[in-house]
Amino acid sequence: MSETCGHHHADGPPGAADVALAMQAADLRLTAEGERMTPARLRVFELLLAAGEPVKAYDLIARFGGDGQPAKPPTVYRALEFLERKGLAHRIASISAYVACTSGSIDHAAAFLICDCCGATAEVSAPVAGDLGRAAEAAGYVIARTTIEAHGRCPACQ
Amino acid sequence: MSETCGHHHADGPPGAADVALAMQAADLRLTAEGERMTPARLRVFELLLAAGEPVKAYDLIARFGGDGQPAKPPTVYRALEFLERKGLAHRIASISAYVACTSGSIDHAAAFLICDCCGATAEVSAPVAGDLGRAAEAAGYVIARTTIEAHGRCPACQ
DNA sequence: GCAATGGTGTTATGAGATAACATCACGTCT
DNA sequence: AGACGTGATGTTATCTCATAACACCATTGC
Ligand SMILES: [Zn+2]
Ligand SMILES: [Zn+2]
Ligand SMILES: [Zn+2]
Ligand SMILES: [Zn+2]
Repeated sequence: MSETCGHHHADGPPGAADVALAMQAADLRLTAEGERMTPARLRVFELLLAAGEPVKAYDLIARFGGDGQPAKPPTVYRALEFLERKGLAHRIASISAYVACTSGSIDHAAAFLICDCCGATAEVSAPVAGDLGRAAEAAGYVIARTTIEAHGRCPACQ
Repeated sequence: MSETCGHHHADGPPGAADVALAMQAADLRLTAEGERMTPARLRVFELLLAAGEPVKAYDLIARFGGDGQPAKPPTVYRALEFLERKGLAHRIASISAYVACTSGSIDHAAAFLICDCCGATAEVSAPVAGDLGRAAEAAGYVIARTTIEAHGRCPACQ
């Protein structure tokens, strides 16, 4: 953990060691699956991990080159698409932002609690078979993916 | 109802009579509340009702002037904001589109079932106190509004 | 080698949304 | 009526978000 003081920071940005560890783990896993964890993809994943909260695509574009050189939009959007496809990141549609996945399980449906005050988010496991699933079944829909995002105030901002 | 043939059309576009009725009802209700249901707002609401499915903002802009004269973007976006604030329409974030509310109750949280094949949507009442509510409570979040959108195939497209 | 596949670099453009400011319509107070 | 405050509109310009299209490069399998 990267705590440097006593009180609790909910989902604050992880330290460099945590980021490196997560990057390495993702690299190993995807390589084992025959996927190519290229520098651009790894870099975007690193930026998402380091942020520890949702990041706008154009912020990633701006930060991509550490020395201030921005990336071209397709570079980052392609990496984001890959990361999302592989379950390493999620797009949060209601704020048009992207966040690194904090769930251990791969290939999962995610739901988010988003603080409108400070921007903190918490990823929770999506209730695939919950109320929404029952409503879908009743309407005859077959669900492939869900976008579940709850906005409000985090514990620290109430 | 506006059925003209025997078999079922799920949530198809309503007839002119239905649209006029919904417009009048909304006008009466909002006027009684002291709100101003202006021509621009009524026109955007009419377009949403007539479509019977999610519509992109720029499609509304294009259709706004019946004779082919488009509206200026702020005209439509302002109307959409008003309609959403008053519970007459919803934004569907995952597809950046807007849809007329089909729920009778005002001031409600909505969830949507969206067919990725034909674009049909079904509005269902959002399970505010369901799994998501429990997850939020456990994480200490206080929820103000939710974005719940399930994508898949409607009964007709399976 | 050579083709097939998938990733990258680059340019340009499309699609979605809002800022800013002037003007107008309406209710209210005097 | 006249003055004022408030909220809605018109208009211009701009900003943010995302992708199309095409050339080039790397890796793999034949
Ligand atoms: Zn996740
Ligand atoms: Zn907060
Ligand atoms: Zn509704
Ligand atoms: Zn369908």
